[in-house]
Amino acid sequence: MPPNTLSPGPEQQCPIVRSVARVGDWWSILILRDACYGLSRFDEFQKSLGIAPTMLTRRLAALVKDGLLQRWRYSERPPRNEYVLTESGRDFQPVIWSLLAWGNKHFAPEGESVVVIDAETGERADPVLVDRATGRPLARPAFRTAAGPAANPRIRTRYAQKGANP
Amino acid sequence: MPPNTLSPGPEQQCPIVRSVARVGDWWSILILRDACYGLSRFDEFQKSLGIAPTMLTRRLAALVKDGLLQRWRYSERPPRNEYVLTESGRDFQPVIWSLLAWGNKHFAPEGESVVVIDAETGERADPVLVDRATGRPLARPAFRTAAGPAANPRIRTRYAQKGANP
DNA sequence: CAGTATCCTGTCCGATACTG
DNA sequence: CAGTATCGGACAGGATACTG
Repeated sequence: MPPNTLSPGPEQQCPIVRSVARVGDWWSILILRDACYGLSRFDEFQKSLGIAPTMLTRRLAALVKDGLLQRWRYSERPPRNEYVLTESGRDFQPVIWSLLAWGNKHFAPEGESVVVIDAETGERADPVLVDRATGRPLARPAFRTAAGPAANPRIRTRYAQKGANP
Repeated sequence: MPPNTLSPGPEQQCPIVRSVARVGDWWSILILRDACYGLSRFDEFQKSLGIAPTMLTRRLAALVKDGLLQRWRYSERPPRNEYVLTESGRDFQPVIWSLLAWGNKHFAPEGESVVVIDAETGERADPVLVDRATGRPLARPAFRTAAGPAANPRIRTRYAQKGANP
């Protein structure tokens, strides 16, 4: 992570930067992937990821600190914790599935090894990002990114030049 | 990036791992964000990101090598390149917007500074991931991740234990 | 302007060893 | 089993200087 990208203060930042600041590394995304799947115990993550225990401790602590996972002590003696998704952690699932769809489309020449299915029927789902109100697929050039109501001058300038709207 | 996670060979991997292998770092995601917005020249990226030129060279080269950006020489003397999105690069836009929506929802207490809008009307869009065929929002527990047709034994085992479907 | 070359520092990350 | 402590190497990433 570039050290000075977040300074001076997160309130000046683009929401993508804020997101990436929390999950902008390999391990965090993969841990969240596994947590979304249902893993919660230290050794489950370790086995699934092949991660060094020391690194797993660090990344879990970071995810807990950022509020994506919650540490839950389910046994006092011996001390046992599990790491469960918070609301913001669960809301990361669409990002995971977007990454999944993107990987399946472009980096899986031999076919799809992991898919999203309807949990009832088992039928394949095809993830697509749409506008909630109209159901129209979000894609350029019909849609674009723009400064929002809470944009600071820096953000406003960044998104001002190209085809600004009233 | 964990060095041994990709070995031995990408054909054994989960599609999320393949995706993250290409964009699993800060700078790549931010460069793609800017490229999706329309930036294409070296100094545009540099100014926008505040990235060191040497690092920008490295990341651009990696993105070109992975086929997300294409280097396009638009002037011979002086030599000038621009970096434009390939099809797979353009298809990364939904991931960006998913990250945007997630950041706006959870890490923007003061309001949304960047939003997706209809390029024609300027109206705000609310990104949500749905199933293309039915339009149903993709969320657990109605939907879940499962092994796909091209799954190898390792993947199949991983997704076998919890509530497998026929 | 659009980069490349070189150097240096921080830290990511794994290996190993240890504890309740 | 569920971690913590410590060490060391590799590399991410910034600073500076240089080139066409």
